[in-house]
Amino acid sequence: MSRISPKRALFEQFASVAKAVAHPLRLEILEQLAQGERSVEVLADRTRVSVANASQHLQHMRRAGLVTARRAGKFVFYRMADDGVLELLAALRRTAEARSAEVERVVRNYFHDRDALDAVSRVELVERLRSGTVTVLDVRPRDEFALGHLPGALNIPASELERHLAELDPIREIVAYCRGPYCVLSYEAVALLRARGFKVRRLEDGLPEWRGAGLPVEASGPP
Amino acid sequence: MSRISPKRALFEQFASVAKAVAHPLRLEILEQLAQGERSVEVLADRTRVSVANASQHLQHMRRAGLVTARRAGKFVFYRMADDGVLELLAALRRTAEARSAEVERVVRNYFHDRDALDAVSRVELVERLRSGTVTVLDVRPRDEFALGHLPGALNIPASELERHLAELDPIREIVAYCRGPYCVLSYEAVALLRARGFKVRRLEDGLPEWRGAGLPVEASGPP
DNA sequence: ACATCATTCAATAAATTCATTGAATGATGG
DNA sequence: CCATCATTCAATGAATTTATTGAATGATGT
Repeated sequence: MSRISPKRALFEQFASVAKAVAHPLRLEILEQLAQGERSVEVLADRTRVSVANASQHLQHMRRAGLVTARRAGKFVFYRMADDGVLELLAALRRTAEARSAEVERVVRNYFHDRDALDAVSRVELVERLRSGTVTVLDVRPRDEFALGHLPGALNIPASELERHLAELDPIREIVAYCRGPYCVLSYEAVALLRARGFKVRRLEDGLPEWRGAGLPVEASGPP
Repeated sequence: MSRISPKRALFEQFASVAKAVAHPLRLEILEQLAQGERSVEVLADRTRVSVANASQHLQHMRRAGLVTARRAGKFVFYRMADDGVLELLAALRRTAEARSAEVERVVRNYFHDRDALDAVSRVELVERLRSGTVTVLDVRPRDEFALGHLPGALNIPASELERHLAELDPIREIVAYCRGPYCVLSYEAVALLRARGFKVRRLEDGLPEWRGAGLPVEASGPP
């Protein structure tokens, strides 16, 4: 009898996109995909869930159009559909940040207190890069670095940082970055390096935002 | 034993915000609230659901911090927490629009075909208002108009438009607007008025976006 | 105090989402 | 063609979400 109203049909579509990002694991997977494409196994590994489970979540997001899949031999590589998804995630973060005291509490306890929270903005870093007065330090794992990184960045994964301090010039100021605004790696790196007397600050967000802003990215290509 | 990781805790917060917008009815309620504050009964009425049901959805969104409630006598008025929520909704729309063929189909069938889709942008309308060469027509219900509308706008609800054509100057160009980019009212109004020989176009989106852009809004106050 | 009205709460049943398990598919390399 | 490996599928049960119903709460006006 009564057909569904066009307005309701639209809202249903919008809701299904929202549902696709309404699960903590899917958000974590998306943070990974924001760095570059990834196979199902790698994603399952990084997020510490079973392969079957990761696969299901990935398909959920594929149905919603948030990610796309590409088959290469035995592997299926997923990637973020486009930068619009990054914007949606950023809007989600901002809303959560502004509205939930819980988010602030977590952020304060685990992130900001480790740091003087004087992060470097993208535009400031662009300036400093032009004048060549900073070392840019990428503290993500090597494979993520290989898929794309800030121009001229040095890659020392956070887990190996302590053993590779010799590679850093103790005079030049360092700017560290990682996956995004809520990635712990760069916070940890800053804390460690400051304790060793280095002059170091964090980039306010990570590689995906840098790329999303249309700034240049270097890639080493797959090894 | 193992505490929840801070990263997971954050993603859980983000996901709960996403969940709060992941239901078609809640999105419809939010579209209403974008116009201004509303009592539970009015919202239930507009969205054609039971009062208890509307109340539950409202509380869900209140817990997520998307809306706030204010008691006035017997009534409880809900309102959107702030403009950040509008941004989240806009990002959701854009993502859905870009990624789902279904959205495009619905939009094309029910909206664009009725219209030459040459909508007027906000900046263009600001220009035209300055030079005083257009009549701005608000086709939303009277109560929504009373809560806030574009400066100098004329209010003729879409349902009464046919009976009030005499109030419109047949010479001047008309720009019609309503609740937002997916509100049918202005599409219907444009179709009706064009059929009657008026020169009329739609504003690309509605009052909430106008207000969100920091442009001036007139209010009649409650009657 | 009492009746009324808007809203919320509590309980229930139906529907949906989720993680897990083990089997099926599809490509690769001997 | 067979064995292997990455991924997907299908089936299950547990957990969560949702709409409905009727009762409880809280404010108002008589």
